[in-house]
Amino acid sequence: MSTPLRRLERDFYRADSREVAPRLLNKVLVHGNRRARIVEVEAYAGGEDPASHAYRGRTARNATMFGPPGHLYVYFSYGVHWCANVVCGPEGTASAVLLRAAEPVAGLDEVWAARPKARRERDLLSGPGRLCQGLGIDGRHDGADLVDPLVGGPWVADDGTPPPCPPGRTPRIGISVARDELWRFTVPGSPHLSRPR
DNA sequence: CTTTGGATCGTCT
DNA sequence: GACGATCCAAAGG
Repeated sequence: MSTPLRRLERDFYRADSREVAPRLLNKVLVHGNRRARIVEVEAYAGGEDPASHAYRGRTARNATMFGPPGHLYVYFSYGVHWCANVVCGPEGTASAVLLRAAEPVAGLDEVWAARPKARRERDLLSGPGRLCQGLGIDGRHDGADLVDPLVGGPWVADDGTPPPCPPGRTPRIGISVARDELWRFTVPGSPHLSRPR
């Protein structure tokens, strides 16, 4: 018998992104039949964070981050991939948590079909672009409300698995500034991380 | 196993 | 016109 999935409420997301990020570890991202346990995230701290898309103010692309917490900010990266963030903090702070890697736990057939280049299970969702591709998340989902989702739309659940204590902490990946901040959080030892350690 | 370079295009300078 | 919050294939140890 498994604990029923309980949808995260608005207040969960209203805190600082650096607090929300580790709490999202081991939560379950649901999209249709596909479910995946979040094992790696990064916090972005809005206007105070030079690595954040929101650092230079609001634009058409990052508008979702400036809205209320609990929505999904999805952007197109390197002309190739989609990446998904959860908007955090009080409305207007433009802070967010990037979803970087997850362990697929349901709907595996669909995930494999969406990730034809993956060879092993641990390659399915181990990276922000891979995660979106494998779960079928793209630009159509920018602005989606995770707290009051559309039927078949993405949302986040607690299945009773607590976050790791303590979580792994490292610098964020792929950025050229603020490299000294330890704002990447991981489930230590998970084989589904985008990178070990 | 690690390293390297190409792909590809929306966004902002 | 330059540059990414990346991924992947190819080549080398």
